[in-house]
Amino acid sequence: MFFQIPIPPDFSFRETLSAHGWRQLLPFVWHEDTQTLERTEETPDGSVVLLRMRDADGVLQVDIEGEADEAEMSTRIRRMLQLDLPIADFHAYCRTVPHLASLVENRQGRMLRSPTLWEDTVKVIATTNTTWAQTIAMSARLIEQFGAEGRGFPTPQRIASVSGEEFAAKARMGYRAAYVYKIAAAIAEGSLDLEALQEDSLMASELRRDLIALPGIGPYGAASLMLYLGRPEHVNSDSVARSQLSRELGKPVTDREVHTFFEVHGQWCGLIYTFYPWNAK
DNA sequence: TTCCAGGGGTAGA
DNA sequence: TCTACCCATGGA
Repeated sequence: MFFQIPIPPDFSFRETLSAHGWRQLLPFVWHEDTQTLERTEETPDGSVVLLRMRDADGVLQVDIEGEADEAEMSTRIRRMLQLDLPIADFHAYCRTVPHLASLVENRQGRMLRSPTLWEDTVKVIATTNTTWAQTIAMSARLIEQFGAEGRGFPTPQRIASVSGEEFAAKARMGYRAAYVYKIAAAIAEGSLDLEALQEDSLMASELRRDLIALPGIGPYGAASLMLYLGRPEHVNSDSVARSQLSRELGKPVTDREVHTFFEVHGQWCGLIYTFYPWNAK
């Protein structure tokens, strides 16, 4: 099946995918040679389809291998690429700051996401206190061991259907396995509606509170997830942020100093950090 | 062996 | 609010 999705003029496919490492995590596969993003998706009936997306002169060309509902897949793709994110205000702000004009020119401000907050949450947990290589490996194992046909990202229900011990042994996520399992079990039993946290009616402070309440999600994780949810008011300060700012200032910096450096950008802190033009001044 | 990586939970001050 | 300590895993 082929179809096209119109893209906003302030959207850049390449910049959205380059914003962070998500495209390197299965079930995403990025093909540099053809500039195509692949993604395996589980359909409501439990089968899997392969999505291929590329920017074809201002429209998103989508190719789906397998039987799928176009409207459903289109909705998932819009979430993945943040096509509905209103970033005009962000760009307007960047225009007022001389060294941030390049963000507007480059059409930066969107970040690749998963189709569900659940998947983004698991992957954020998989980035904490570990190497990026291990994050890649953890994502791959989750899919191989618990995904639909070993190719889709596992549903919380699938993870909750095995024991915590079995999940930990197969996922090999270290102590993070218990966090992921707890979240999966809570969703599966209905005591946690994670996807509901995406609703715009939720105050940012409430969202942050609810995210930090999740096991395995602390200040860094909550800031990261809020960034993906279009609430970029916190810097997802991690070792990468600290080392970059450390180079900038020529001295070691604390978490607090990273926040202080970016807090002048107010509600846009997280995005400014993500796309900060370190080498262009 | 020891250290530690895109932090978080907990206890104690 | 801040610090110290521990945490499974696997590569260096």
